[in-house]
Amino acid sequence: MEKQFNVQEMESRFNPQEIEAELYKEWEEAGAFVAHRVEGKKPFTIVMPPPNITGQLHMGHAMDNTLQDAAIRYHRMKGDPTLWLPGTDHAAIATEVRIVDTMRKEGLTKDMIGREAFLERAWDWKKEYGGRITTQLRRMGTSCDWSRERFTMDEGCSKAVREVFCRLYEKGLIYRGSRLVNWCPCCGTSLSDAEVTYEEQDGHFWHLLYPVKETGELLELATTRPETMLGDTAVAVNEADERYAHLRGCHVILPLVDREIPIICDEHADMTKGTGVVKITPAHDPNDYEVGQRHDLPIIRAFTYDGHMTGAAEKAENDELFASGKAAKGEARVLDCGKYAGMTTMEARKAIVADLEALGLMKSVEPLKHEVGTCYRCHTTVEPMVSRQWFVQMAPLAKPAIEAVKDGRTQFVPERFNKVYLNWMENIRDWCISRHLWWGHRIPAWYCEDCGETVVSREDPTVCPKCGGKLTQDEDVLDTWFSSALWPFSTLGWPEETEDLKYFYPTTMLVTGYDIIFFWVARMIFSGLEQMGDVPFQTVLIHGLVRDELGRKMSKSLGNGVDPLEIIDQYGADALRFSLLMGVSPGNDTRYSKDRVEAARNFANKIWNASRFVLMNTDARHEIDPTRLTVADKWILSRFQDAVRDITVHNEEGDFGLSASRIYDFAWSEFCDWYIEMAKPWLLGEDQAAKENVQSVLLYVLEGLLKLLHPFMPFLTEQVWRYLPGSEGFLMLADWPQTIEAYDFPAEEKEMTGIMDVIRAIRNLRTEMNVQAGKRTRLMLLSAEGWADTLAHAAPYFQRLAGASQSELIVAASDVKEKTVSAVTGACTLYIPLGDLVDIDKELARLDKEVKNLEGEITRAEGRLNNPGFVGKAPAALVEKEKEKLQANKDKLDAVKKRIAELKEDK
RNA sequence: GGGAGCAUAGCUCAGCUGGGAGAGCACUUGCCUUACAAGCAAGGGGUCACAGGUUCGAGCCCUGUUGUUCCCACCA
Repeated sequence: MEKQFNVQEMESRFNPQEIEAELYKEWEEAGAFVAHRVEGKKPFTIVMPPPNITGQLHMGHAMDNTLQDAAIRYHRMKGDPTLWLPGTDHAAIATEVRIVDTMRKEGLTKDMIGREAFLERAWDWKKEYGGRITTQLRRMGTSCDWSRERFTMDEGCSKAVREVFCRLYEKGLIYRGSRLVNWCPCCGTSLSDAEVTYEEQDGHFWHLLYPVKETGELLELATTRPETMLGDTAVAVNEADERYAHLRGCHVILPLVDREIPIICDEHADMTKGTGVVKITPAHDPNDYEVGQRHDLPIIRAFTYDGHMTGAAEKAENDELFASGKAAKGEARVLDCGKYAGMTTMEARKAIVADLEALGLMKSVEPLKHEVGTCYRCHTTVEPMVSRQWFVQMAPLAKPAIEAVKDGRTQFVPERFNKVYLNWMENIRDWCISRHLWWGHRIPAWYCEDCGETVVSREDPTVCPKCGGKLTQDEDVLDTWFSSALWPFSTLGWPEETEDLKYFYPTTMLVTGYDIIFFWVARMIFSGLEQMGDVPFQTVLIHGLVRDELGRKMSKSLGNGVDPLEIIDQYGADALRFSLLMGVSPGNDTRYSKDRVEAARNFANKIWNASRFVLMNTDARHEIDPTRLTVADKWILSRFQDAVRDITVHNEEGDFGLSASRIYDFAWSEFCDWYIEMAKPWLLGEDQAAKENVQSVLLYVLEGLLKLLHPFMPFLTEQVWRYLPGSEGFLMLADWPQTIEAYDFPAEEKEMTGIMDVIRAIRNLRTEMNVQAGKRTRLMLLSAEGWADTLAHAAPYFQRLAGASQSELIVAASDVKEKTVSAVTGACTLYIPLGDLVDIDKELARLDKEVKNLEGEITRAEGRLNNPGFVGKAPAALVEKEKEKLQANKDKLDAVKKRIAELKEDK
């Protein structure tokens, strides 16, 4: 490839805005994201959690996709056949609500335009906005395979949905029945249990009095929802409750409606609570529904599905249903609420309370805080309603799904989420899957108008197979999560036996937030096991929520959301990505903070400039000549090895936060702060061969660094890659760095540590003595045993990094003829002649302090080593290390004491 | 009512299977040293919530306490 990128073009600041879009386009157009099946090689596969078509990219997406992209890019570089499959979700309720909203602004309702026209609008909406979120994902740098992009309502996914529905129905695992379900009066549909979220609300406890027919006494009971009383069909007491023993078999006259209802005994009535008497409203309360089932009580519905009190019209319709014999088993009877009919439930509550008060049947009211179920979409209080819906029978499906996690075929990371999952799965109840909406997968069930037969079919039937009568399709659609539950295999072509399906299923990893474990993860697991006979993924990497700077959940209502796109505009995608990884641990929430993004941006700039420096000093690529390596060269190569090992391990474990920190530290503290500085003397020197050697090491480490960093900062690293001499193709497709044993140099690492200590000691002295930064000072070194050679060769480092004008090794303290300041390190005692600046008393004070430090260390180490427990039980290597440290400190102490003696003598 | 997380520097948070406490930001001091002031160097700052326990050794393991956040649950 012709070199097109010249380092002279590199500006002193990294400008992500100029390159991101272009780079992304090049990657995509070159097909770099496209997955390829390689037989015999194990693929690494992730299916992307499909964002809603109504959605805008938010920080949660940003984090989720950054993690996935990091994993994908890492595995792609490692050489695994890698598939990251993207797509979007039709989001039945969310989308429908939005469309209805926009229609309302035009003065339209669903009923006015009809189903067909509505769906047309919905598809238009999808066309218009469905692509928005994928465009936004591209700006994050997500390297997913867009050629395989799917939509939960595309043809293939729809076919999968229908197939699964039919299979489950045929197995008897899907059924239709009248049950008590959660109903959102605002969205006008049933909800699954998972879609109800409980919120604490201020309410009241109303104590009502119901007259007993047989004895005339007033029975006191309490309720938080007096408006439900119209639907009461019994009053329950506990069988063991002596207080009410005399009332067994009696009845109460339900006030306001004068209906006679029985007093029953049921375990649900808790003697210890309130008066021990509880009213039973089977049609509008989950507990009461259960009681009603046990005692075969009538179910009387008093509310309409849009949150009003029922009246004569609803009753008439209901009566007709029953008269025709078409009423389902368990169907509720409807009450004409008379004067309350048509009121909202809240209005009815007030009216009923007032009326009861007037009758003297309201004993007392007390305030009460209680948990109220609300719709997870619109936060309207959900109304438990008896309604005819479709359900998935969960017990048989949950069993294998529990086993799969228990035996580790699917593992949550961090592990603690196993428990969350298992707890939910073990207590799961049947899943209400029908939604009273139009946007979604229409339930493939038809009902015969003549004989009432139900037909569930893969192909649309024309006439009733039983009687030839006319069929009408069920009006409702499926829960949006029904289709997303199939995502890991429907997107790979199921129910067809496609090559992709055979090769990529089960997928390797799922990355998602803990907030949708129930909605989605759990349902994918049992669906995968049921339809594919295998888990949908091996690992579920769970991350937390991105909160605002105050630790609050980002939400539309609070208006505290941070738009990732704005951050990208301002700081670049790499900075945003890095800030979402570094210092974040799996499963834990994190706070967005501008400081963090700026730190990440600064890091990007640091890498940019380090690269610029290396490239400005390197015109060509040279082979590393192992015979010419300096101690600093060996040190950085060895440190690089170490970084590669750590980062690789962390990446394998999905611990990208640790990877990011590790690379940050290596790049900044070791490569930039030390190695580049140490390379300068050679780069500026005359020795051409030595220069080329340093260039080769700089390039080698820089190139490796770019590779290690690429999964986290893809744009920056890819851009720099283009400037590297001899680089070919895309960095994103380059090989992950290998560790090379020949580049492990433990001895030189030790040497360098000694040299760095000396440099720090010199810098420290100079600062303390207020030596002007530019001023060069002589340096005399009295070597400790075994360090003379190292120190002699380190002269250029002392000059370059510690302001030494020259450094000389001396053989005895007596060689120092001037007034000096001094310090003792493991490698040497060092002297800096500073003439009149030197204050001997101050020197002595400082050295005294050092003596105390060392003596403390020595005491500690000796104490440890004299402890038979430690010597006997601690690992041998540790004991050895401790001994070495003790000896080193003793040597150092000797040197310090010697220096004190010298000073005192001079004085 | 059940379960889980968190409590570490002024702030936000890391800290892998137990082996002498870390980062970023903020702060102090000195530097435009020819890659980077979005930078460099030196520095201050922590009884790792509290109390017990296990261990030669505990930020890390166990028990309890306090504070805090969250999840689940039919408490009328």
